[in-house]
Amino acid sequence: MPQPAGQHTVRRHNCALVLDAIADSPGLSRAGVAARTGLTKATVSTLVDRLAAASLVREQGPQHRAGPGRRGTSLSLSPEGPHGLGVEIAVDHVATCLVDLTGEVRWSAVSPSANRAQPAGRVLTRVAKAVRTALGEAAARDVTVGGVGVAVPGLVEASTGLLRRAPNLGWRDVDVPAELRRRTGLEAEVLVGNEANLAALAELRAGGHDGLRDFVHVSGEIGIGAGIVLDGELYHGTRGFGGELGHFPVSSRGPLCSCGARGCLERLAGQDAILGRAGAADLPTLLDRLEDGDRKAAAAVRAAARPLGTALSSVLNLLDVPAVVLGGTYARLFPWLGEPLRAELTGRVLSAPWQPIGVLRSPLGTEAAVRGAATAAVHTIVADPDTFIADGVLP
Amino acid sequence: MPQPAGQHTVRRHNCALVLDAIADSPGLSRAGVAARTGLTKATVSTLVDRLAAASLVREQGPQHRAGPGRRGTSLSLSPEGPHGLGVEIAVDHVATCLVDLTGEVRWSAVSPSANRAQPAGRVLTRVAKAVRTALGEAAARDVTVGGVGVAVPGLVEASTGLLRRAPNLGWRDVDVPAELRRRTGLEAEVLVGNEANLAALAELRAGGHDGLRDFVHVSGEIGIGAGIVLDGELYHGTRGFGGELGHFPVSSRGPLCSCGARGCLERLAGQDAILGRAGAADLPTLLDRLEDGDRKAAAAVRAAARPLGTALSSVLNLLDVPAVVLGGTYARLFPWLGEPLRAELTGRVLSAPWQPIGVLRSPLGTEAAVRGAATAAVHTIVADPDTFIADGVLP
DNA sequence: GTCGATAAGTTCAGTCGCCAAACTATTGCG
DNA sequence: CGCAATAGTTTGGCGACTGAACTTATCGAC
Repeated sequence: MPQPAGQHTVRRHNCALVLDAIADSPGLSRAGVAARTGLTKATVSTLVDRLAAASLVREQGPQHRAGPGRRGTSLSLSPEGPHGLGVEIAVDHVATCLVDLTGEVRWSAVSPSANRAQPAGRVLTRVAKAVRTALGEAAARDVTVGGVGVAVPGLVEASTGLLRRAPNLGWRDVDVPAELRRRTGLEAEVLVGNEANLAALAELRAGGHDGLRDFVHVSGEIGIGAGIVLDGELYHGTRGFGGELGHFPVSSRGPLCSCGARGCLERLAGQDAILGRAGAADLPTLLDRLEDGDRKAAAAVRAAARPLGTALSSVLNLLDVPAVVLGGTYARLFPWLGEPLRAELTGRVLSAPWQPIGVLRSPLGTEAAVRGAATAAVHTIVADPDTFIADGVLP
Repeated sequence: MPQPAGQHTVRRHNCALVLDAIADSPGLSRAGVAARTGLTKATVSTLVDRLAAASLVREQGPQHRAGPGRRGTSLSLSPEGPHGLGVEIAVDHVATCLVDLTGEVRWSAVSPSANRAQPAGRVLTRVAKAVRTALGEAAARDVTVGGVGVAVPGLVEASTGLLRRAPNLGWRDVDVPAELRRRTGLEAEVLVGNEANLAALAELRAGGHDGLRDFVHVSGEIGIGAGIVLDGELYHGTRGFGGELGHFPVSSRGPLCSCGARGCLERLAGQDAILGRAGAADLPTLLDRLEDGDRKAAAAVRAAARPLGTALSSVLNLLDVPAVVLGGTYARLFPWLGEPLRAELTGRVLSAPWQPIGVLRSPLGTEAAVRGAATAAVHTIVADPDTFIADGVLP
């Protein structure tokens, strides 16, 4: 239901506006923020003081600039501010990390853990231990943890936070936040998200694709996961199940898939399909051969570009998104996959003739999902600092 | 760029909130609006007075209710308020209509016009004439025209309002609003949109699908157009080209399409494909045969459900949207198409097992697009009445 | 019929956040 | 040293919402 607005709403909005400006160009002065946001210097001063009191913003020495006039004090997101704690529950490991407000990773850890087909309770106990370690690390650095994000390989229902299905883990209807809170005594917010979606979020905030606010992130791993970013926000659909791309039907008579259909993208352009066609045992082998100029290997990668391009062109036509970011395995295959894919897309996307399509490589490695989870946690603070301050300081 | 907020922002927000509450349940009293929105009675009174002064809201006699206490005055959207003027430029006709704030059609007209492959200028002169007629009609009814919406069969660039491509008209890069304003001396806002997208918008606001805020609207006509509604808003993509579904690749070896690819949805599930497979010359013939229980005709419709289901399941998996609304030709074929399509979708959408998918029939006829255009025009007023009042009354 | 209970709507002082403008502080340059 | 330019603070005022008291209207019971 829509909420009524009052003066507090105004302050909330402007507080976020100011913090966003500072996050966007660190080193800005109060006057600079005022010029950029359209607020007056007086208002900016008040709001910056508030943000600094909550240690979200840090004042640094005076700016360096030529010409006359007093120097402004540089403002930037405080590295001592609240941190985000990211957790990834994967099939074969549990990863954790701490990021500061700027999105910088300040600490991270990975512990191997055979989670496939384990009871959820046992795995979550292990996860809780990893979380406690991370919390200890945060305490040692004397920073508070402002929020926790958990990336899981499955369908997460947005309204409840329930993990509805996780085929690779064999889980159903697990309330990850509640379980985790119960096992750790955690007080901060815990949010859960699909691993591929959170990886896309990491790409948005830390991928370095300057100004790119709309794209589809595709990460080829065992399956094919996708995350859709629209207008600088992760799109996750009515219930949170958005972005499923792996079972896109690209061929009416392809191999049978575990989902029951034929010709799913996953079966035709997934890692296993490429390895199989190239006759390589694993990814390192394939990469070695590609580096050596092996024709068969290159052909196998090019062959994957076709179904991938077919599926992605549909997505691009549907959503009118101007770019695709390739992550996971695809990022490593980028030198061989990028061009064929671009060609495929250019031929199929209706707006391509006058609006070229970006095919970009993800600079983030396999840690994209954890990072996305942690970033999502801090982002709730950065996106609405005033609420965070009001909730965290007064009561 | 994000805008700073001030008191005026608060009023704008709350003004819209109040009007929305009234639009949502006509007959509400000031006290009722207060209870519903969370604002105080005092605030609601002030805002309602403002809205009534601009004749957006009308006071009607006292409410009827049992029990003691003073009766409230019923409030509803004023039918004498500003109207929206909708225009549809189709291949073989130009349609216009006037709708009031409630979305009710108050007047409409269609004039046949062979627009295919005509120079844009000549067609627009004809369109301008139709618009002037509509403006005259509005003047005769003593209502102002608050905005004009134009539906066109092509790709419209959102940032500029330019019609980039209209294959069926043979147009390229036409500035419809400017041309129309020049030919009519119109002062109101003119917005342009893709015909399928606007039809989806009409479905949202006037389709009577109570509370449905997320769906994909598919209208089978000569081509196949789609409109995506997310969270009660039309989604049109980064540049406005979103919702293209006609060239979804559903078969690797289907018939060649004009777009250069093979197996496009349009070729496999479009009206012509169905008619061809049924051996019917036109739609009325097909419908007659279906009514008579003709097996071949029914089989032809069922055959179209497969590719349509394949494409739509991809869309539903990608966007996590819970419902599909069938319009245009598909609405008329609904009794024969609905069930097979539902079955197809239920089998392919990942969340279907625990979240049933709605397959709904559009109650709007071929006039959905004009209506959507007109509705879009009034909606800019209803969505932000305060700005409309400030812009329209003071200067 | 009158009175009390109940609900709708209005009035008014109070609060809060933003704004404009004046003011102080700092720096380079002639 | 004084002036111009820029950063940041102080202050009075304004607009929009709130809460509470007040007025208006209606029913039902005695």
